[in-house]
Amino acid sequence: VTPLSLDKSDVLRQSEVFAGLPEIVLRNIAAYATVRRLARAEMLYAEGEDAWGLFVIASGEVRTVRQSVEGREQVLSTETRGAALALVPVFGGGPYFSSVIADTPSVVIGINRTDITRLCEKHPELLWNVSRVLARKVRYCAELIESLAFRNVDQRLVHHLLCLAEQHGVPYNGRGVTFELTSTRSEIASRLGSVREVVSRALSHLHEKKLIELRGRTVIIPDLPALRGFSGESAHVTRGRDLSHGQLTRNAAI
Amino acid sequence: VTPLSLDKSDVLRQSEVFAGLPEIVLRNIAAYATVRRLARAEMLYAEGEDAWGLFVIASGEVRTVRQSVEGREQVLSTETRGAALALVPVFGGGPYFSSVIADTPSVVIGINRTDITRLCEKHPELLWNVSRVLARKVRYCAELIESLAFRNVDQRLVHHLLCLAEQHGVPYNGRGVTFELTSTRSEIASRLGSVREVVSRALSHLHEKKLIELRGRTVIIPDLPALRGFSGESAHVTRGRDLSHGQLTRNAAI
DNA sequence: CGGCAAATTGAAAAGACTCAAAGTAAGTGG
DNA sequence: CCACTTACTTTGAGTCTTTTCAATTTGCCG
Repeated sequence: VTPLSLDKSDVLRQSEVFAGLPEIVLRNIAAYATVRRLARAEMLYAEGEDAWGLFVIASGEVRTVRQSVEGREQVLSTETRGAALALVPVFGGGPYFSSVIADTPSVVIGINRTDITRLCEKHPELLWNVSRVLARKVRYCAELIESLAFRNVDQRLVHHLLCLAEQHGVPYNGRGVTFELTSTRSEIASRLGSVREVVSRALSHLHEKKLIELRGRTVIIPDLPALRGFSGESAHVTRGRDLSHGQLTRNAAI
Repeated sequence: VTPLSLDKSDVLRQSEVFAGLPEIVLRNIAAYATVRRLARAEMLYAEGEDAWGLFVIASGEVRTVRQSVEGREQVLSTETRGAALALVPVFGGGPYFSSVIADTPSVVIGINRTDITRLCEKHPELLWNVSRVLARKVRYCAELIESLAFRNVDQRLVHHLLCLAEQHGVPYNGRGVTFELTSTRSEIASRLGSVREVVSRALSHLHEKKLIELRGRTVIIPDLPALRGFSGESAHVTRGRDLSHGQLTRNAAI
């Protein structure tokens, strides 16, 4: 899976932040970029450490997480080939704001903080990419916040299953989908902001309601639209409805 | 409160994204920037609408929110003079990702999407600011996520009170602080991802535990360190501790 | 087969949400 | 100045969700 030889400039060319830079520049960056190989469950960096620079994933899959004092873990995102890590401390200042742990054996290439700064000064198109990527991260975070604030675990689980179906699913019987569930209940739980037992029960609920079928590691969603209906997804709220604190804004929204 | 005359370039000069641009450029932007006055509870834009451009707050206070289908509201942030709104859709694409509602009568100045693009091309230092601001938003969001995932309402309330104390508090009896609570229970609740009754009870709990004192709208925190102790704040977790799903990463973290 | 991590299930308790009722506070108009 | 309205707050009771702990059970791998 992990290639032994690695074309660094190739990785950069296909990455979300370095895409679009001239070939010579890519090669140049590649020349002083460092390579780090991570075993499964190895940590690239930890929340609170001083930020050395940023990383681009060459291969594998990593998760960015925050952990509570009691030892619970909340997954913020899962990143794969081409993704950039640690943009936040590099461009916003401060230490790393999350920890990064490899979900599979992974290879990342690292670029020093000062090198990045120099590069951006020389190539403003890089900053466009950075802004775009950061903006999307904000949007993604906002969705996670909404999810945690408004939806119960069952609904969050459905949302997660639907995401997996979209990424790895293959059609099944017309309106259905099927895919492999590679993660454990605990791993799912930390994505949903819950604990393994609750996820286990939630899967049972969905099974009882005939919304999913479980055969070992494979999940079958017999009726995709039906499952979507259950997730409580925000079909966009129309403007002007009174949705605020008590009577406060009655008649006041445009 | 809201000045009738408004020096737009003055606002821009002191804003988080336009700060540092040459005076002539600021004046130039100001020339084609539009002005919009908002009454309390008026909406600047709604989640899901097409993004027209970005806004800079000249005066007043607004909140950015997401709302659920059932009508609950989750506040993502509160922004004041100098803050930029709608960076996410402008730089990341897509529609507005949150709604913006005025908490007090406010004035915002708006800059068209295409104008922004042109400006950034001409003045890359603008993109540095944008990246910095977006990066900080991500960090802030991550903190909110952690809060929602790990802490109960009482702890989130304490966190919020501590933030208010930091912003508006005046010293009280040595280790204490006092400040005015301007928002209603409902407003606080939507910041915490809860409902008014629960906030009301949470305040009572804190009062019973002698951690706070309420006199009308003024809050007294007699012992700041004691309250801090209650909030379950993440004193940074040290690297290498086993905090993950069951036994999965035992011995594997660096 | 044994050993072990993962998953399930039950039962109890804590936390959060909802609804309903009653209390408080500030502002308005007589 | 008082009664009245209106918005906001508090409190109680019932219910649902989520967490926690403990006890099994499942499934995998050597």
